[in-house]
Amino acid sequence: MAAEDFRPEEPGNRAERHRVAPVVSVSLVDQVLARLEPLFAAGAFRPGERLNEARLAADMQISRGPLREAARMLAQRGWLVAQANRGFFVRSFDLSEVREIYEARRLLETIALDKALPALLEADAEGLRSAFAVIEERAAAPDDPAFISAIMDFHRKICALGRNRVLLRAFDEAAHDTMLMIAFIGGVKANPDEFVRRNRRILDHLLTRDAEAAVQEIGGYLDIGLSEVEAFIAAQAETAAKPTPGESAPRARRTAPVCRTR
Amino acid sequence: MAAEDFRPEEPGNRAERHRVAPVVSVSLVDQVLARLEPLFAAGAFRPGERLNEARLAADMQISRGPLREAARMLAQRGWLVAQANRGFFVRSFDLSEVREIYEARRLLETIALDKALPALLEADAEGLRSAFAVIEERAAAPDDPAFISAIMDFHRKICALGRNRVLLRAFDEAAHDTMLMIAFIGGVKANPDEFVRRNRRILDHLLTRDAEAAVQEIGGYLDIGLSEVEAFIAAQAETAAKPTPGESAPRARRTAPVCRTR
DNA sequence: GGCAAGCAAATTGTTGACAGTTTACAATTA
DNA sequence: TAATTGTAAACTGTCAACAATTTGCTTGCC
Repeated sequence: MAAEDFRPEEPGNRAERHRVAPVVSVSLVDQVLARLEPLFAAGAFRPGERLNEARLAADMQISRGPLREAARMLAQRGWLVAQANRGFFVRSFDLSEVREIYEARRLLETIALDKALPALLEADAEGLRSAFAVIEERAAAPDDPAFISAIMDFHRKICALGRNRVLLRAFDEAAHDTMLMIAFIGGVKANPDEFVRRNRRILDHLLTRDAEAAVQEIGGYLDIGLSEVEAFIAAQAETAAKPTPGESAPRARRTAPVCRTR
Repeated sequence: MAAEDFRPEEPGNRAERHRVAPVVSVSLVDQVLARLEPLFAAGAFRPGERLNEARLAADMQISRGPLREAARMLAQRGWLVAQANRGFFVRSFDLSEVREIYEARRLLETIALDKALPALLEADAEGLRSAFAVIEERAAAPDDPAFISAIMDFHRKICALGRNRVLLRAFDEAAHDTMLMIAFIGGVKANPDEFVRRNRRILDHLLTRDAEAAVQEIGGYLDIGLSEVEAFIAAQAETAAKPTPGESAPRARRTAPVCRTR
């Protein structure tokens, strides 16, 4: 091997060809959020439940400071409700809120469609196709929250067509609220294939630039979820008078410790 | 005075006639938020500015814990941006974001109008009238942030007609963003009477249930603000190459201490 | 038995201190 | 002079302890 092979390179060259990925240090707050979100999606928290700072922090093996900061963020996001001197409680939904959430999702997607569909770019169309493909994949395990999550991602892409971050953010909130509601009611009971079929029809209408048909189909898709949640809440309101025995029994839920970065 | 006057009253009676307002203990986090918001509205923070936790906490005479929790909430709200190991920075707006915010405001108000105006209740009409009256009052001091705030409240009432909390929340975010932008550019330069006139026309159209005209007028009103912000950002981008001398000089801003409740 | 007062335990609110990282600047080298 | 390295100050991230409040239970009273 010739000695020249090891001569120093000209400055600035290596940095461009072999750029090293930055070392990231994730704060405990971010780690707590990243752990809490799947817990919410999996239904680990019941609506109205108070979350015990000391116990959660002990389970995650961190102090209460970062946990409280994360809780404040979730409160601002609407998942938790803060009560003075009583801590954070998991939010709950009444019938009117549920309807408003679904109405908002419908309107936000409609706005985005009306604005963007006439001039849909091929890149966007491809994004929609691949997002729908993920739905089809995950339909194999429809009870996994990842299935609902894939559907939400597909509709998020629809809303993102409108290229308006304020409205997309509103959609995100409504979508997260929806996932929380679904977690509360213990998952969607409807036939998963029905969801896949309807969303395929939505995709088809989008690809043929038929905004009106797409909006119609989106409304139909949303009505399935809405009526299911409505039915659950109505049934719950009925049995509210005669509470199920054992309901108040404290569940022994444990949270795995947060993995420290240092 | 007859002795009977001092006989114990039947229970529940006094409570109804002389109900004493509850003693509330406001957490430091809430107090910090209540203090920071007007500071933002008054332009005390510049876009991109880092907020110094230790100094802010010392000024308010509290520890950094509650301050950080409040900062997390403002970050979730979008006013601050958190950077790992570097703290919280005041958000800034680029041209595309400004346009999206104004577009969102227009669309959200339009949606609410289309839904609610055909069956506008008299109570709602009265609320709109009184909200507009506040605008007229505050027009006497158009440089006070309270003037802009009154206009925002009027438009918030319009959006609230839609009776959809998800969309109203999105409006609130957009409105707060707008106030932040206006604070950044140092207040609105346009003729305040123009704002009053245009909003009076909006009110008139609402009261006559003319949704189309109201939407048209709202668009016109928003365009005034938008073009002003656009012009400012464009001008700023031009002078970005030759930064104003003294721009980086640290300003000695002080924050009055938070009033403790105990 | 019902009810209020009074405690003790549990829980949240707040703080000050320390550890780790970033930033600014001086010293050094090519 | 310009780039790089070393170093100290400033600042953020996290923690553990303390203060204040709430909650649950027990006691005593009518």
